[in-house]
Amino acid sequence: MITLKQLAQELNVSISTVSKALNNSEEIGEETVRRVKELAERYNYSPNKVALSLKQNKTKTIGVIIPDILNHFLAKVLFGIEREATQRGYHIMTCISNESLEKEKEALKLLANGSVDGFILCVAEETQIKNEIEHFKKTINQGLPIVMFDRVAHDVFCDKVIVDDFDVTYRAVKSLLSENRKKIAFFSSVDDLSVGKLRSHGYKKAILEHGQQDVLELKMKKDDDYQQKIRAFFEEHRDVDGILSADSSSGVIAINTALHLGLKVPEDISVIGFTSQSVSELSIPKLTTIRQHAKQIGASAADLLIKRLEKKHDALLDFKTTIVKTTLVNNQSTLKTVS
Amino acid sequence: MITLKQLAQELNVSISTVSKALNNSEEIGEETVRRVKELAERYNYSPNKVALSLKQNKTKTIGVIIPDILNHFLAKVLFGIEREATQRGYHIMTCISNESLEKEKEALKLLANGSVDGFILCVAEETQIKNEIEHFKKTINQGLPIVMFDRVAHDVFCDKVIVDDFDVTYRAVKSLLSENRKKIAFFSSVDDLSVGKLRSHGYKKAILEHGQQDVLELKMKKDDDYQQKIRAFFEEHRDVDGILSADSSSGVIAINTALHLGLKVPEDISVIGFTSQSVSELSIPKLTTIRQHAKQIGASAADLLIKRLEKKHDALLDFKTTIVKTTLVNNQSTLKTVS
DNA sequence: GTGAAAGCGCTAACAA
DNA sequence: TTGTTAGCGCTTTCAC
Repeated sequence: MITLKQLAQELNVSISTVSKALNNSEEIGEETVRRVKELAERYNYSPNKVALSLKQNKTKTIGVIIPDILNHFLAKVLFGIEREATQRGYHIMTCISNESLEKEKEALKLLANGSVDGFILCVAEETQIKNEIEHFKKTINQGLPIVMFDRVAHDVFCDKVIVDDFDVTYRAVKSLLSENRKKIAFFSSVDDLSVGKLRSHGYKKAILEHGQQDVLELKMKKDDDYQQKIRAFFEEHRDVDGILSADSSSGVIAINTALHLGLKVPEDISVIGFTSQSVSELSIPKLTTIRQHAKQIGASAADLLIKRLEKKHDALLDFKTTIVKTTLVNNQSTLKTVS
Repeated sequence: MITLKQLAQELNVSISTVSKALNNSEEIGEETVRRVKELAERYNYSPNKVALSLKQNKTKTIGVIIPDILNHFLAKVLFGIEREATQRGYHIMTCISNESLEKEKEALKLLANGSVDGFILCVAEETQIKNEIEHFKKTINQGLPIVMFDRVAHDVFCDKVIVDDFDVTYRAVKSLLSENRKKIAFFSSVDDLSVGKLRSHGYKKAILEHGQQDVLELKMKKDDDYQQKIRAFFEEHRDVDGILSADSSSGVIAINTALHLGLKVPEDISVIGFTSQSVSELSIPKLTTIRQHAKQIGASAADLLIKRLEKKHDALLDFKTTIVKTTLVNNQSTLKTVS
């Protein structure tokens, strides 16, 4: 890497002259500016980012901590964060917590030493189960703002971007009820997460309000064989005619299993799931889905963080919670257009 | 963030004394070391990463440029990179090229200014089509090593990590032939990529060697409606009894479509695909798959890069190409155990 | 219009 | 054993 010093030497001027010339300072003579710029161009000079960071005490880098990058929803959020950040001149440093509290703490500590200006994160499963929040508070106290998305810690004061999980699940189940479904089950492998709980509550509320059936939940663990669990469930509950799947894959598996058992979808049974377009197209009929607009969640989170980072020092912004509205996409695994 | 200077002031010693004490230098008195460490502990001191980077002229950060983070394979490689890097004390800065040459160039330039010590990347689709390599060479000439994985530019001298795409496809098709399949088709939506071409060649070689049928390829574009294309294909070629799917989703869709059309899988038709476990479980029967060990690809790439970054200055390492062996996983969409 | 010098936080060679 | 100093690459204030 070429430095200002080298350019200065070669041009027989001082370092500060070169610096000013490159930064279009008024002070420097036209001719000098021309010479400097020409040489800089030739050597492909670009100011050393690390030196700039040290000098200006900010890195223009955002630390992103996500629990699981193989989760399509989280990957999509990351995509949204990256795009927004890049557009606004920021880089992202990504750490994966693997749903572990320990790794989450470590990532926070490892990056909170000048490497990044702030964090965007989705709380790890273990952290939510143990309800730990000290590490977040400590980081914020160090002067590093945090934006949480999707799974958030309510007792931490920071910006948040969430989805209307409770509400949309409630509406989706209502929609199934209005198809005259009599026995609607709830499938979930995310019951330990804040969002999983919200979805479960939304389901229960709709069912209980309606008052014609009991709640019927199939809860699975990450390592379970979903096909087998779902099949067993269907065999035990032969009269189920509606499914609300709270995770990203059990909806598609539910359709395939139902078909396999000789049911017609959606004539005999309706299925709605939380998933992405690509996965929703892996069954025939395609899964009717609740779209979470993951990219937009990422973009909003990045926007909130960058706004806070670039705020004028006097104006302390209030913490904001942005709710990104979901959309019900009507594919073919339900009878009527949900909305 | 607390600095050495502040600690020094509070302890009434010099900055270098504090520095040395914290770095366990022999020079400093026991008592002083104790006092320094205690205060550092209390203030939660951690050396400023940016200052260290500037001083030591290395950032312990790896730039990762991937074409598409929503591609499950690539996400998994990224996961492998992140894990290996973290374990060895490196951070990763992730940029997404979106399959665009322009964005790839920009990412390279944006990070090659001291932000990272080297790159791990998967060549963008557009770059492969246009066969551009100057930006890679330039980066390497600037002293920043590159490791390429999966899709590589052959004419760039650097470390590479690839999969035996040609070979494994050849063997997979052979395996279908040994099931006595008479008309085996090749489905691909990755035909513009180097890996897609290798897979296609592997298929063709096996078919042509066998000599009993013509090659039969269904090529799709990213934005196509795969279900529709595949269904049309089946309707046109009613006698197809084997499918080799070269991308991550058409295999599952092929199974579902075949079932939908009344075929039995695998009795009437066998299907093998390149995909991940989670996707392979989205059909009944589950898709027989070629596992690419994406995590290991990522780990190998990180290992190669870090080795190069940390090599002693005298020993210039030769460029290595690591081939990560695929595995054929026998699920239920083929008749016999493939191997 | 140009240059010298300080300083961001740190390490390390050298001095005391 | 401890402190002084220089220097990593840059910007910026202040002198000339």
